Amino acid sequence: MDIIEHLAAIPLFSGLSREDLDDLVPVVQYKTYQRGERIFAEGDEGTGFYVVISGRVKVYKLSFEGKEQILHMFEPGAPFGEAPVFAGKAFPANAEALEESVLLYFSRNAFIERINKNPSLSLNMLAILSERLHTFTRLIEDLSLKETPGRLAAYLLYLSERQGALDNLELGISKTQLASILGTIPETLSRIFSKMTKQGLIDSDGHGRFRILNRLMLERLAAGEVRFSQSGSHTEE
Amino acid sequence: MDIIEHLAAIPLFSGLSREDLDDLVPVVQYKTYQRGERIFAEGDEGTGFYVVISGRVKVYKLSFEGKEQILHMFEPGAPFGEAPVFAGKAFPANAEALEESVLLYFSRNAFIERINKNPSLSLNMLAILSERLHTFTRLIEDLSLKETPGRLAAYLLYLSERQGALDNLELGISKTQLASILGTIPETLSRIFSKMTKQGLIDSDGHGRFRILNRLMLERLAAGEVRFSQSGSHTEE
DNA sequence: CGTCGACTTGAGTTAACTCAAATCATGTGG
DNA sequence: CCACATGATTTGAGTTAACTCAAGTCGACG
Repeated sequence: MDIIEHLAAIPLFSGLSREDLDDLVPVVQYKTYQRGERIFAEGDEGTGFYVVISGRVKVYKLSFEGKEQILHMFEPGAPFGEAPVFAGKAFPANAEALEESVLLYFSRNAFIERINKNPSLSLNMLAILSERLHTFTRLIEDLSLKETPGRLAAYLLYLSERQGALDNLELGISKTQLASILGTIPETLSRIFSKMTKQGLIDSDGHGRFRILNRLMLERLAAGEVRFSQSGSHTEE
Repeated sequence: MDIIEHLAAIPLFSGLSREDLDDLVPVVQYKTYQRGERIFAEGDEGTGFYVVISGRVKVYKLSFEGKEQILHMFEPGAPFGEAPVFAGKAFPANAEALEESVLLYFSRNAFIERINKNPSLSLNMLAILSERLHTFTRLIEDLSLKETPGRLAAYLLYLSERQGALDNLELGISKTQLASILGTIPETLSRIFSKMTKQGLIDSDGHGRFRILNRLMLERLAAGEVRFSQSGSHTEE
């Protein structure tokens, strides 16, 4: 696939003319990472940012004891690592390829130069950063104000909406990774999954596929209206 | 104070020429809010954003049961509520004046027009949003990966750094508000304060003034290297 | 002097954690 | 095709940080 086609497919560059895109070509470079390979580490200087062309990338924090909190998962088309470019700081988190991934790298200076010339590009970037702030707001709300079952419920509903169905949904990631997204640990997540199944909220094949059986109750859980221990159809063994 | 002087004092507009500032005058308007008054609510349409001229503003989320998580506290010069302007969404949180506050309001359309004409303005805004993402990253890390004593330690160190001293530091806000910033409740915060005092980490007069006595240990707490129960000089009664 | 809000302290509960072990799925080498 | 190593997931048992609820105490203000 041609580099111009790649650029044209990136939402960040939507609305740019063919010439604008041509203008970007000389400043970008491809980089390939293997599954599990580190892309940047917390504290590294942010001299540029990346866009996912193929594969998948996670951005995450680690605690002193090694617990992981995933901040973002990025799929093709999504830029990441931009914030340090504009704030002039180091990367505040780590990034790692979850599978073999091809990325486009944009160096800071070249990109800022393009922004100076192209208001549409800066508005696109402003929209992306704003969207990301919104995502973070939700994550903070979840971590601070909801219990883990509520977070899982919200996540399952989000998947359901994104995949446009209630049946035959797929997690798309391992449960260990999901635990790290939700700010918990695999054991806790596993217990909640089985409890939700037992109470008839969902039906899971245990291999990343699931169905939503009681959407209303999931929504109530996600909203914090009900708690898990109280909720549900008293299917107690 | 003149409106131009106000505009010139706002970091968001640093680097703008006198003419650029003049150009902004007709599109802004002053708004005054009393202590405790709501500025916007979660879900309101984001038709513009605000800049604090005087006073103080908190942006926060509420749980279903009424627990509050403060996302930001804004002081004079800081813009807030910008994200929905660029993402075209509703406000994801609530904003309230903590004391009588004067704000400048910028309507969305007028501001976007100015951005189109002024790359320096958009770079300033990109820097501010990036900085805010960085703040959120830290908050998420704290909520997910640190215990409450670690968060308090980090906050006290942050205040110490900002005020450039170890002695005669001031909290600047009520402990109830601080609890809401740290993602906990006043009772828990109170217990941690007294434990830190008992262990000789800090010395607090209980009225918003404190001293840091053992900076190293606070730093270790903040980094998650040590836990509270283990740490400290076994001053057990 | 009494009221109100902010803060503290005590007692009990609980959601989520740690640690340990069993199970299962997958892939490798023989 | 089997035996085993590896990693993901589940389940059990026990611990704990932080919560809720309740009862003060304290200080500012009218």
